[in-house]
Amino acid sequence: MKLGEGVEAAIHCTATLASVEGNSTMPGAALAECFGLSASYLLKHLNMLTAASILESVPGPAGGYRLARAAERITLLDIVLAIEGREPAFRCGEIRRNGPVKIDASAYVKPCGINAAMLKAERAYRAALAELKLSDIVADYAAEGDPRSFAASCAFVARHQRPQKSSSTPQKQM
Amino acid sequence: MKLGEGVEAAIHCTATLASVEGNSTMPGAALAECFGLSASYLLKHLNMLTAASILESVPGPAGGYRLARAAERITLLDIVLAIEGREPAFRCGEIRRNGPVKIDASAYVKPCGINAAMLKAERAYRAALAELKLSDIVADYAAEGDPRSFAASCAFVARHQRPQKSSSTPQKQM
DNA sequence: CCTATTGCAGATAAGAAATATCCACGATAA
DNA sequence: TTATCGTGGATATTTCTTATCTGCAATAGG
Repeated sequence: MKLGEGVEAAIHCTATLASVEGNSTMPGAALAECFGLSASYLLKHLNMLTAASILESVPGPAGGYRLARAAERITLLDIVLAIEGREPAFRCGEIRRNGPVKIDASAYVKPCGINAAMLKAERAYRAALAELKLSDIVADYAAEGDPRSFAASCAFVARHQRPQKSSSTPQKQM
Repeated sequence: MKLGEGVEAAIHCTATLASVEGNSTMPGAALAECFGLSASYLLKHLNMLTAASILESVPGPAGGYRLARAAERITLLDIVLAIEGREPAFRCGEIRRNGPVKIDASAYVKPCGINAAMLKAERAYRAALAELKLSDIVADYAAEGDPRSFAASCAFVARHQRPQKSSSTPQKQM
């Protein structure tokens, strides 16, 4: 079982975007530079976050990305599902049917007990992820992270965020 | 996030081995046939289960595999870790350090908060898997599964299990 | 002994998926 | 008009999983 590296990038980027002010945006290239990532590849992940309505994108110069809603209403589960897809990690191949003795399909109407058990555990995983809000991640970083790296992050955001002229969406609450 | 197909095979095989009697064994080829799997590949997974002390193997003719301990003391977590490895699904690449501004390494002695959060969720997943005992899987199958497929499984096991002459290990309790 | 069956380890290759790069396009602020 | 930025598609490159094959050690049965 492995989570793609894109998940780590996505969480760090959304956490960074959580500290841009108002409806300002931050270009994808700046986010890539912030974490030493490949810009062209990171855009793919940012795109998935946009498609999942976690981020909003603004085209054109002075464009970029911003959170689509308050960090309090974004969970790590939202991000993981946006990047890794909504399918469960355990996919039942119904191999119980592939034995040498062929049995009528009506014997397999009940779902496989092994599948049910694995999905039950996965629900616990997702429930735990859903408890973790992006705002808590950011708050912990501000409170318990090293002051030097925190200051550097704030400076980086301040340097790259770009205010927007006007917005139909109301100001996001910090 | 995806679990390899080997996990499904491993759980089905251990569940099947849970119903062999006494210290009898069942050959890997029979298990492969039971689920229509590639025998040469399944052996790899059975091997991992043996290395993890979930199964015991007996070489030679009349040899095969059996559970290394009672099904009550085997959890789905044991099996998943044996097949997928013990590393967490989320691997922190410490990309927070890769920014343009280089900061002293002493700023990163505290573990990454994102990593900590993801690992916390994963602990919940593993805890849930650890609650699921192989004996419960088998009991559910016997109680709620379709009688036809259950009978077919029992017949298959009875046909392929092979009693052992003598064993230094005491009889496993059913 | 001898043979047949079985598990084990290693090499290897085919296939799928994640990772990474590039380019043409539409939108837009200056 | 121009330069900047996000979007989407095409395409490598790498990595991991899946799968197969071979030779070897162990051992039950004749």
